[in-house]
Amino acid sequence: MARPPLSKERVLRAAVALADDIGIEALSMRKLAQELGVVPMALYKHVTNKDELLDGMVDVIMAQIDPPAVGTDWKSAVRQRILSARQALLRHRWASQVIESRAAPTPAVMDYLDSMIGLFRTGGLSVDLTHHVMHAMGSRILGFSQELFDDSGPANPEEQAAAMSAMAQRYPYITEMAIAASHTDESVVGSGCDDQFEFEFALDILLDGIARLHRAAMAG
Amino acid sequence: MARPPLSKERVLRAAVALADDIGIEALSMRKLAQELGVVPMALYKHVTNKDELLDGMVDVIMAQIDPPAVGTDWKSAVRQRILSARQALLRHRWASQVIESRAAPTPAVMDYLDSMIGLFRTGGLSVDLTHHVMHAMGSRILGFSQELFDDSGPANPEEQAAAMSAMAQRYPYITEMAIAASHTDESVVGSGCDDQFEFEFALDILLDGIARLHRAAMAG
DNA sequence: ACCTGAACACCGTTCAAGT
DNA sequence: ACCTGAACACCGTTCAAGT
Repeated sequence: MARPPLSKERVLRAAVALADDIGIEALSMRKLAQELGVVPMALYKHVTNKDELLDGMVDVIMAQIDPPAVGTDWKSAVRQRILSARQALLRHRWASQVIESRAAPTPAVMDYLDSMIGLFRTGGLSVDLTHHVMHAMGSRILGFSQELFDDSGPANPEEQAAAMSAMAQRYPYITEMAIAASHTDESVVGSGCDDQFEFEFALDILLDGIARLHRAAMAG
Repeated sequence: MARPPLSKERVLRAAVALADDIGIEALSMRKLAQELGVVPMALYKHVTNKDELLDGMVDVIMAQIDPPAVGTDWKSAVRQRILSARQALLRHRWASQVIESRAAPTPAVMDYLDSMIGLFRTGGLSVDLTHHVMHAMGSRILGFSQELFDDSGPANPEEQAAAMSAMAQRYPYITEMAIAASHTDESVVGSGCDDQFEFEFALDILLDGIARLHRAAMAG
């Protein structure tokens, strides 16, 4: 019966499996501990609290998404990657909900968004168009809503500058887009994007596409 | 200090206000009771449990959506209605999450979907195209995911027939679409729609729209 | 130093005792 | 018949007592 020693990885894998089994709303620290044959407090050696557990579970799921294809046009690369993400999220139906419920996006989610933006940018799309497109993707296409950024924290300027350059290192495309958006926008405060505009942009792509298909159906 | 007597409506309005204030995850029956100056068990006279409270809160929000415009083309009518729904959901940021978390869509949500489908159908779009379009709307555009139907319950045939005709009375457009989808589909079981197809349909409208805008930007 | 049982401050909801 | 306090079966997490 001697179980392998507890590790963060084993805790996270068990949590993912348990959430698949009993649903995310029924997942509790106590039940997870029981599943691992361990006293509840033992979990706190590997995750500082339940929020960190949920973050870790998200990262397990994100790791299942295939890396972007190389040597294809942007459209197929984006298409493949999104369909791969979809498979990962379908395997764990609670995943989208948990991703959206996190206070801040996890690094793995940031990586996914950054590399997705990178596919459009290296494909030649402008920063602005890419920005709109990322919004337009919406939660159904991207697998989760991209309204993940808090942009509320008014930390001191030094901290902010340090955070920004760390950010630029790690997530170059997200940073590029954030800078472009904040320059474009009149208001200096806030996330620097006009969400109403973004919403209507997505809506109109869809409505125009639908109208086009409708006309084609009438003509055919 | 004499508060007006408790009623379902007053309970629901207080719950909506409290959720706006403290967030949906912090909303509890006990806190809601305290807010209303009432013992926790008093709430159970007006809602049978917390799930029914959440359903009721959803209906309060749905009631804030403007009815469809009359005498305009389908495209503007759809556009206006969606933007109105967006305003209602933005006023209560927890609303989308709660709508998606419900086991079954509430009648008010069904009404919204049915009248949205009605706008496309009376605008002349085919049942099939309308079906794809509703899927394509995605949660960002529609305000919440439309994957709301359980389609698991294999009730007895009589019950099912009775449920179907009640459904057709109340939600004519939803019913029409459901019937068309189940005829089109090879597999008789299940919801009768190929979700992978629907996902790719939405994805391709978006990608084609993006490619078109990109070409226009290059040419201009 | 590490581990863990008991305890604390919460939940939603049942149930029996009070009016 | 109605109302409600206490109780039950849960939570996540703190903390002090045990090794």
